[in-house]
Amino acid sequence: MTTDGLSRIFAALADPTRRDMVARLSAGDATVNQLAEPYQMTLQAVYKHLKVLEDAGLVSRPPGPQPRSVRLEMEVFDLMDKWIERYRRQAEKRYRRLDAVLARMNDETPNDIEEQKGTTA
Amino acid sequence: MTTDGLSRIFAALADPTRRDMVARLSAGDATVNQLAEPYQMTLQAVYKHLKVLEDAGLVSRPPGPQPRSVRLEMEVFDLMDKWIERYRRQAEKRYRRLDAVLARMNDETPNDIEEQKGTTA
DNA sequence: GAGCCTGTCAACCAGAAGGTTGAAAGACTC
DNA sequence: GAGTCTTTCAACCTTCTGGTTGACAGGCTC
Repeated sequence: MTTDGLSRIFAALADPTRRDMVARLSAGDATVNQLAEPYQMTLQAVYKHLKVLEDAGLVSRPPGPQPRSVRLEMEVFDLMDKWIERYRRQAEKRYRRLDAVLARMNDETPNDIEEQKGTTA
Repeated sequence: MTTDGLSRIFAALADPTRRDMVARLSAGDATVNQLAEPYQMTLQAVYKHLKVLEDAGLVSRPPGPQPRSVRLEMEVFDLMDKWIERYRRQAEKRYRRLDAVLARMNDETPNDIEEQKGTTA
């Protein structure tokens, strides 16, 4: 089950059509018909994609007159960013530490290998 | 078809198990058995997940002695980051422009509204 | 109110995804 | 070289997904 937020977000963006919708919505709100226009698929299919994006929080549909608009929501990008940055930073830190260890190993005699104990999980 | 890179990446990260693997690998390389240990699933299933991550470029399996290690690859994070930032920035720019228009429209209000741009987290 | 466009819902279908079991090939240890 | 551990392949099952068609409700305009 893709019940948690990030799963829904990543799953929503895994589809090229939906990524394209996001890309186009970043340039401005659009009606469903405008959104659907470039794609070779039924309007119902577009609605389904829209629902996926909406459930993921990537898009909202503010109430209004009949040709309702679709709007990109940006908070979700922050969520993704936080997730990515967290692990990227952690991995980078780890690599820097490893580099330091390797540099020290090169400098000194090769039998200081026990220093690895801190870097290998 | 999830043939392009970003689709594969997002699809790979849409699964909580795989995100958890990425999270744990960011702390250090691991063998498949170590990776599999916390999960209630067969080793074959873990290999399948690993293959998805590998095909997405999120993970590599450098050659070596038999309990081969799994390593997190970070270039992919840059790709995602670029995608996210691109549309986020575009949408932000658009909102700022919209704010400016709105501010001009009700010209009664002074342009204190511009201060809002610093408060958007 | 009739008609038309917009927006939804439900049923269905084909294919992909996540998981299982079973078998088998490689690599390491003794 | 026998035995064990690691890795992979193939078949199968079930659920999810992306798409279709068809029907139908909500609003707008005449």
